[in-house]
Amino acid sequence: MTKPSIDRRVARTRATLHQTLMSLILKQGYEAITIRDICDAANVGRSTFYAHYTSKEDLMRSGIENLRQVLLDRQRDALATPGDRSHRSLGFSLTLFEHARDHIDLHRGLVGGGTVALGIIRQILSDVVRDEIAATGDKKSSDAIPRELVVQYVVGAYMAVLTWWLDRGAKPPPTEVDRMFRRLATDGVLPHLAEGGSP
Amino acid sequence: MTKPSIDRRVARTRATLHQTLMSLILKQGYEAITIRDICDAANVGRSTFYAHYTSKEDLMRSGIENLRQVLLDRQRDALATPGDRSHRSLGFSLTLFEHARDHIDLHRGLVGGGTVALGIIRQILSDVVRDEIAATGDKKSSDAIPRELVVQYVVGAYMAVLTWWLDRGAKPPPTEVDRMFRRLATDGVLPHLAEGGSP
Amino acid sequence: MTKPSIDRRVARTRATLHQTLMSLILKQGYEAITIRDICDAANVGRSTFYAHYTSKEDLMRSGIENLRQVLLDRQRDALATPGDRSHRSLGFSLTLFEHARDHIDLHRGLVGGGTVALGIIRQILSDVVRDEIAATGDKKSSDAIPRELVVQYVVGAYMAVLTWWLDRGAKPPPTEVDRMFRRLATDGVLPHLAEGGSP
Amino acid sequence: MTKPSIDRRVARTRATLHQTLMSLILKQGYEAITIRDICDAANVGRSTFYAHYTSKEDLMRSGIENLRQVLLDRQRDALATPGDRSHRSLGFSLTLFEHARDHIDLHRGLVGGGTVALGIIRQILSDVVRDEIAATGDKKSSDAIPRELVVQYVVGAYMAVLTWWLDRGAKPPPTEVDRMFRRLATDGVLPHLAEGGSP
DNA sequence: TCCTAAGCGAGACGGTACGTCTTGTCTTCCA
DNA sequence: TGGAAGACAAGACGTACCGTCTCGCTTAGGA
Repeated sequence: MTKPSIDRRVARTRATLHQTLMSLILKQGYEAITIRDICDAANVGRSTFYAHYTSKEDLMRSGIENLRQVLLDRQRDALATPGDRSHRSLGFSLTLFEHARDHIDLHRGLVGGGTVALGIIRQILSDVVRDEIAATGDKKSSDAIPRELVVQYVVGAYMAVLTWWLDRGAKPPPTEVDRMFRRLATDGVLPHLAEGGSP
Repeated sequence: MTKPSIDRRVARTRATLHQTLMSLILKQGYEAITIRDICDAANVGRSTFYAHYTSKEDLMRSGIENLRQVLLDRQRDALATPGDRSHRSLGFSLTLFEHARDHIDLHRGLVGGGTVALGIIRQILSDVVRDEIAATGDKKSSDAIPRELVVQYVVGAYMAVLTWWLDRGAKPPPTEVDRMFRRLATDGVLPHLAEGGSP
Repeated sequence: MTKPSIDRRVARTRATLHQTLMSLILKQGYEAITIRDICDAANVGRSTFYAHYTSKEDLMRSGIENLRQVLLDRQRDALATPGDRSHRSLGFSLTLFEHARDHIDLHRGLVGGGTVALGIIRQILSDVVRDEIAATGDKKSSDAIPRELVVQYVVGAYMAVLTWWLDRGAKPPPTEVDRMFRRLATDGVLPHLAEGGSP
Repeated sequence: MTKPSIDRRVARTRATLHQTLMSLILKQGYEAITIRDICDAANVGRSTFYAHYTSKEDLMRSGIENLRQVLLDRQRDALATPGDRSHRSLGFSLTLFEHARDHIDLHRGLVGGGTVALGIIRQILSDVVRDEIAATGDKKSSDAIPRELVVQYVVGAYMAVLTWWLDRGAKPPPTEVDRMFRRLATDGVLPHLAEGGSP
């Protein structure tokens, strides 16, 4: 068989494309990148690109899968650890805030102006949250709120906060913004809408 | 003065373009629409389009401003009516759910695949929520959660729920999905994440 | 009746357009001028332009008719003056060279890059030369060379020399270049092609 | 090397474009042709056109270069052949008249209405004549008539005669009109202006 | 060691949207 | 009522990017 070394070649090409995409995101932001840009920067023929991926989004998606792994790992750890459930909930929040701070330029390239890239992250996050609910809540979500609605609610709120935080320069530290997000998610937003919240 | 009748001509052209855009959204979805499509369908020269708008988004934005008016009116009414504050909160929710149901095809054309159109609605909604907070909360958002973060949280969550609801065919009636959204927003999501919620 | 004053208005508009055209030729050259340019510079509506002329060329042509008059006058004078015929021949040559030098910027604007404007002058010149031949030659051009061919030959040669002269900055004085042109026309070009001319 | 086959593809595309241009000239005349027309007729993408040529004129110019070769070849032959110099002069004349008659539709498409195409031929012809003068005349053009002026004179006269001849249907045979042109060029026009030619 | 199939670069190609430009017509107002 | 203003349809322009394709070169396994 001719596979092994060919696979190695293929893997190398793909890795190059991923790295190039990331570095271009830092420079121009995701939306502004052209497939030609990627190929030129990676010293790769255009036909080669299309031999591996069908589009820029395809490349992006496959490159960002490791983020999903980071989140799932963290979640598994949390579930395996005994302790208060409410402390374990929404576990992805701090993890992702910290990941974003650690790769701040990358994340800002993703949220800047664009929306396609956000969609990819959003989808990963949805999977994670869906898993969490499935793992913790064994009833059919109390009071007949469909589980998926809850998932969308949480992810939508989180993505919005994350985007806002990055756009503002990620000024409050991850732990701080994580605390705020969790507060809103657990206590509800009412106390923050009207000053005279419930006692 | 030469204005009035010219204004009338101009107004007619613009109205035609808006209507054409809307009908095309129903057919193809916002993202798939080309400026050429609009001009052809509206029997308008391409140069005429650019004489009035700088882009498809520009046309969209100017056409959707009346949605802002609907929301602001409803909000003003609510504030002027005496009653329990918590019932007045998040007043846009039901209004927009109903608007979406009434113009279901239009809204589905907007959320389908696309993100630009959503951005426009999101921005309008942000303004509305920001106003609501400014009107009701006179303290600097309790516990130092920046107001803008709350705005983004609420709007992000709402947009996600709205999108999900439309994608699913707007099955539960507006009042129902509105109730669910408000429940999550006011009570927090915790009870719906873990089964062991409040008694 | 309101005619006279209207006529005066019309004449004024036409004069304005002519002057504007000429001044634009100086600035940009004939070819580069747009009908919009003319209207803007003349403070005239586009529809007004089309009410008077059908095209830029139409305006040009009607404005340049006075050049024809200059040439015809000079020719009439020459024919009325007794003297050697060969001195009278090609009488337009010096006249036009001098006219070109006197309105050097205008003429350069006409020949620069373009060909349409040249066509107009060429046609006027053809008429003049045709008249000259008709006046002097009463036989059917000796040896059966069609008169019109001679006309085209002379005008073609002259226009080429004129253009070249203007492109080179009209350096030799009109009398000098006139002398050269007449020499070539009367003696033939052979002595200037091969050094060993006929004995 | 990867060149040969690519060159072959490129050459084929360019040849197609040239042929298409020529056939369109027959149908519509040069000026009326649009780049879109060419691409449509040639089954070629507009971008492909621009990958090879910058404009219609560019395509024309490169396609007409072979005409230059025809003329230069003929000239070289003439210079290499011993014989009377005056018979060799203006050698391009008959060659081009015959070429025009052989490709009558093409040439009429070129001179009809247009001027840009004529400019291209004019330039080629100028080069040829300039070469001829440089080859035969080794003195600084007798009597200080600048060589370039002679070139312009001859080419201008010739182009005018050629255009007139084609517009009239190329009725006299090439040899005949060639004879007339040479007569005017060598003997001068005077005998044909005044009826009583020199005794 | 050579052979053969693949991965690969290079880039030509058809297609299509873009935003700009100019033209000539048509409608409306004003003096 | 005729001239001025300018909105409009039409469509060419040159640019950009896309996704497909056809080439040969390179290269590394199996014969």
